[in-house]
Amino acid sequence: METDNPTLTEKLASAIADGILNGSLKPGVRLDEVRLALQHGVSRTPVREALRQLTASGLIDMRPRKGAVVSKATPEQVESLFVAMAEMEATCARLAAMSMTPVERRRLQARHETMTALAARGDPAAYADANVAFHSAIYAGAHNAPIAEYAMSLRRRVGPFRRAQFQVEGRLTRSNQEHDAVVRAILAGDATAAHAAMLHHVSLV
Amino acid sequence: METDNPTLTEKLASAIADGILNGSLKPGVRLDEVRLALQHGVSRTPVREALRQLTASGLIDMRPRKGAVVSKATPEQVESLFVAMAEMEATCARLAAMSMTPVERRRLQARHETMTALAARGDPAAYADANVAFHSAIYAGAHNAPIAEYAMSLRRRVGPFRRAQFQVEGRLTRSNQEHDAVVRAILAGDATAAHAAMLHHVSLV
DNA sequence: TCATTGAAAAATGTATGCAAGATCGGCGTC
DNA sequence: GACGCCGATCTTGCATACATTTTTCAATGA
Repeated sequence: METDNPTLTEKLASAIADGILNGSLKPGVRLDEVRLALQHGVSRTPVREALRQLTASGLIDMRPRKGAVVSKATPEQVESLFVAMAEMEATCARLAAMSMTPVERRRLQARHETMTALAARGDPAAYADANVAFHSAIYAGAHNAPIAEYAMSLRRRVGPFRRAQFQVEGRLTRSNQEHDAVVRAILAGDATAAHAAMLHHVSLV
Repeated sequence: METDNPTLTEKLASAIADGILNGSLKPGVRLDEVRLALQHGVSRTPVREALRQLTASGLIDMRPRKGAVVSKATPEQVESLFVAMAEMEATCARLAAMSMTPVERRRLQARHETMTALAARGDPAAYADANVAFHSAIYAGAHNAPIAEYAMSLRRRVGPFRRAQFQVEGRLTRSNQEHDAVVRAILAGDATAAHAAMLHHVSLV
């Protein structure tokens, strides 16, 4: 009857993850099981399972008998996260340069050209959206599920610690120039250059 | 009274993970909740939580209402795992070349020299143990917790699909030679060379 | 013989109850 | 006034019970 194929646990995991990512659940906030249960109108069981799942993904810290809190990182840990993301993005670019299909390469180039137009027009919102898609396309182009997934999960995890970045004047144009270097290296199949260009691009953030 | 600081759920997760890693639970095997519960003398609740946790770590696949199975990978997926591990190891080597402390570098060199002796003596068992420690030292030397943890988790995940590899005649010596290249690059602080050497070393497996 | 169907059996999903730690406030002591 | 001790309360960990779904399997009919 019901079309609730997704399990309660999974819906909860998504809901809580969304809350963390959109900032309504800030790092360090305590995640009380009964509160979450009442709030979502379910029992504690699916809440607990969702929390366990999120724990393994790094979004949440759970300590035995001490409850769960939204992962709160020291500045050093945040720095590590950003470094890790940069390395993963660079690795994806490296792999993409080696294994993207001709179709994927053409699409990447098209995407890039669209973004060049957006940058010229000065549309930060549209550029930000396109930017996510651009990087996702490179993850996919790596043709390696574990690495692509990990890169994506890192990107999500750094979200809460990220400030608005395309606001800075001139950032759009510079970002686009860096993309240009990445795209050229990937299209040329130059793995080393793609790695370096992406690392440079992402390390600035 | 009990000194069971580790929670039942955690002990179960460890036990099941061990079962998978040491081969007694083969890829594709179904993980029946009540069976596991009876087997360990607990109720289904902690079993379910342990399974969820393992799911997020990739060791297990759970599909809603269809139960959990030990992750079974197609040859392509196994290939992806090995590629991913190689890339992560190479990244760790790169970072290690840049950020290892002098003490860590000295220890790495000492470790390597010990292994050279083991290889010369032809002691595969001892070499294999030392090998794990060697790679772990490089993970740690990357000074980046997320990447080190992911590298380690990948190493564990490929375990079930790995054959005994130090049995092949001459593999010990060659492995040690490759290590030598890695160590030299790291000690010299040559990030690019360390990346390349490690990638070459791990890609052969 | 084989496909179909439908009820029984089994497995997963969710809720509730109970026990053991952890947290917090009050109290006494120094 | 500060510190430490002790019990009430709250929270988590686990078990059990119930609900819903999936699977099994045998009976039935073509």
